[in-house]
Amino acid sequence: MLHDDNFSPRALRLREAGHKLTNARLTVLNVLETSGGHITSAEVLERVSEADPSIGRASVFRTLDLLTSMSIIRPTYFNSSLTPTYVLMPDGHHHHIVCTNCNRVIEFENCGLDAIAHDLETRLHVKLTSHLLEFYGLCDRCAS
Amino acid sequence: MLHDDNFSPRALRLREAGHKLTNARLTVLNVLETSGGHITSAEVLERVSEADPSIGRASVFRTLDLLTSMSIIRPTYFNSSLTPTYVLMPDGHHHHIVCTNCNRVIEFENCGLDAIAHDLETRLHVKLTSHLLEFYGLCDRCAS
DNA sequence: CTCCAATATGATACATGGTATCAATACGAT
DNA sequence: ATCGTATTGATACCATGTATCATATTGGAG
Repeated sequence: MLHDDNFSPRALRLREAGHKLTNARLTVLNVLETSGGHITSAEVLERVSEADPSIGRASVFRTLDLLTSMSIIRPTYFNSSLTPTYVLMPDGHHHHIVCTNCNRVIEFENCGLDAIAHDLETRLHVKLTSHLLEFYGLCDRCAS
Repeated sequence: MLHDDNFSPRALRLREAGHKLTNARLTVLNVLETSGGHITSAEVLERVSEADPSIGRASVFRTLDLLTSMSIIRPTYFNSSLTPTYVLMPDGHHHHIVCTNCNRVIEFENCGLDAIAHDLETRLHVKLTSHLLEFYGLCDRCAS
């Protein structure tokens, strides 16, 4: 079934970690990678189903869990506490500001956390691979 | 019913924002404040029910939503993506390391993000009130 | 202090999200 | 090409969170 060896770097990370590159996993990963960064599980389900209706609900959730455990994505809450929004961590990190008034999400780069991460690693003897930084407050429009 | 005017600072924040200080809200807040930082909705429900069985499910969830919208707490995912864990943001921020192997959570202070927050405020014209910083990786035990 | 309007509540029934189970299938190492 | 093992998809299930609405509580005005 899978004759295409042009796997994305993230797919290869899965294989390196000993996981099989199945159709379900590659499809979910592709949906996430083409989604633009923020996507709910309901949207993932829908888009996976469009791409390949034979893929089951369970596999989608299983893949989301797997990707989360590998820090490739990260579930986060925006409005409701009912459904998480999954955030891609392209280079092992993600940062955004959530407006507590209009719920707009503003992404930004350049978090400057490398120094902090390094300090924690030496101080606490941990090995950090990724991070998520969320600020909450008012966006430029709502701050006026 | 509420003859005790010794409200916690967070309760007063609710009143200042125009919300009524009801028994349900004060009970939920008290459970959170005495929980030690990380608590799931199921645990909140249970402990609220112990404290006052007359308080209904719905009010507990409504209060959790309200507190979240005010950045007094913040829902976060640890193991499962089924139930969030609520994290208190005592001084408007919270930081921890989640071990991706054993799921242990290590909290730390001194995030050094004030400078970054200030920079973002001037650069993006936003008004930030709080933040959550999560690192993922291996804890000291699992890193060996 | 009393009264009142507006806000919040609790009960119930409901919707939705996520999961356990398990026989059938596909991956990928050899 | 073969085979063991990881993974799948279907289903039925459970838990979490929510809409609804009649009732009750809050807190401020008078």
